[in-house]
Amino acid sequence: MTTEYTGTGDPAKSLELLWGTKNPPSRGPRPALTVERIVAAAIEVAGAEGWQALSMRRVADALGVGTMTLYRYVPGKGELLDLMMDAAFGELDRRPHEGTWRERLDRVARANWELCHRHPWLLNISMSRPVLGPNVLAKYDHELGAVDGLGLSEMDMDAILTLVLSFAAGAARVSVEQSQAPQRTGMTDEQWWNAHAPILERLYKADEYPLAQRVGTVVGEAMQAAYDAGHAFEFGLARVLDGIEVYIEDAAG
Amino acid sequence: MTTEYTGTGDPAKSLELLWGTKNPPSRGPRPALTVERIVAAAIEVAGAEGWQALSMRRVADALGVGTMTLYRYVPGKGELLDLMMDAAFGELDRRPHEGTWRERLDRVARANWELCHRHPWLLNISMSRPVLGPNVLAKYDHELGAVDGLGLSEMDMDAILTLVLSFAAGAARVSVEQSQAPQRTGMTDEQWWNAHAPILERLYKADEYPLAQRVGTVVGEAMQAAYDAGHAFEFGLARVLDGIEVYIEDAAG
DNA sequence: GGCAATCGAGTACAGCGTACCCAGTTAAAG
DNA sequence: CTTTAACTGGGTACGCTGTACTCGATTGCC
Repeated sequence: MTTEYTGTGDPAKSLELLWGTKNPPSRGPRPALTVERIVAAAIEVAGAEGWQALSMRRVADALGVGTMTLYRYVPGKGELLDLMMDAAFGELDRRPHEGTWRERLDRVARANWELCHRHPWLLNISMSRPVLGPNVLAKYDHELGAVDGLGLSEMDMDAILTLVLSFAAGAARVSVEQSQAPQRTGMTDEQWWNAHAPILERLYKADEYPLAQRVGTVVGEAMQAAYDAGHAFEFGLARVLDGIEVYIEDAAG
Repeated sequence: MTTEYTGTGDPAKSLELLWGTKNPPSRGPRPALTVERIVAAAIEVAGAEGWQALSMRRVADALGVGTMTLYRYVPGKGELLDLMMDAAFGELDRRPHEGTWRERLDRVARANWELCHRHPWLLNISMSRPVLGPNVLAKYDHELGAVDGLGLSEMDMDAILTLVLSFAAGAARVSVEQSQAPQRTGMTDEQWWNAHAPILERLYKADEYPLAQRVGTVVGEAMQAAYDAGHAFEFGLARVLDGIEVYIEDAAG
């Protein structure tokens, strides 16, 4: 269950904040806060208490200031989320690429997968169009380097990168939700299966969903063995890279 | 920007609702509503007025009943969302598969892509573990049929299907967000580019992000030509299926 | 010293999901 | 037929959200 953006914020203001295009005030009192501190506090709250606890009041409390004080620095919550995303992207390794394109893309995928696990709230944000902050741009630039020099068109480079990133995010989403499910629903995996057992049994006896039964049983057991999400990522990544390989070799040949 | 679910609902109750395991009351007045009508109204509201307008009060208004009346039929909003998802999945074509596995998976991907466009709110829901409703189960069963009979293990079948579905959802997410961006941000594409132009120009002159500039320019122009999202889906789907093909042929050979 | 700008923050409002309560309705039990 | 238990409809209220508005306090420039 999700809500959308307020949309109140002027993108020009977000950009000003992201790029620090704002000369310090000459008159009034010295600002006691900085945008950076607010963003850091917000990330802290989101990490420690979860996405649903991330409210303007909670961030203000964490900083020991009044709620409305935040609005002196940030136009609104939507913009704060944009800034958080840009800050998180700054954590990514941006050293020059090494190895083959496949090794590069593999590392890009794993880096994003890992980042989504470190900051699960990213998965709730990046659904919106990213505001072009410095780290967003640098990330894009760096990751494009993984598929540069292969003779691909710009469109192809972007499409391939988009595919890999979208896959990594999708797989991470599944993984994160799965690991959060127990505390979100307040029931363990076992309780969950017990809750579903009576109905599943009835249906399986009726043999209405034979394939789902066969596969679901095996997968269900594997899920309980904590096998699942990482496996899905590894498997999918290999397939995606294979598919890209076919394309690149065809284009070269 | 998103919020999470309340988690108040007992999954056992959701299942009762989904499978109609509830004998009609013997005493009291006849219920004026049905769960189906509530779900239909909720889908209607979500489709007509958007995800952010989907509130319990709004759904109740649409049905001409008091807000709290809904809670006689549905434990909470989270469960209502589960029911909506199951209902939407019921719209999918479930006729027997035809053609090669590749044609089948292609159709599965397109069907999901299309469904996500018809009911964009699905992308905001399915993040949570799906409650196993009849249509959820039937969808799983049917889609597994696309990769049945190829000698794949159950784990592989599930992994391949998961990959295709996760890709389709990811691509649809991008596409939907892009088409919704103008009304969400209240600015046209042109306004958006104009807002970003000064900063982008400054950065590009500094040549700090050479690749991003080169690729971004081309992609940006293509985006304005409304080329983009559908293209990314077609491109990615072909690559994903190619990758799966490599795997299937290796497994067979 | 006066003015203009800026900061911090309390108050208030509209909206949300929903717990709680009570009046009205119906069928079963006596 | 009366009583009773079960059930429905829904109003009120609580705690939460983001944030518009407004105020006094503070600071630097003229």
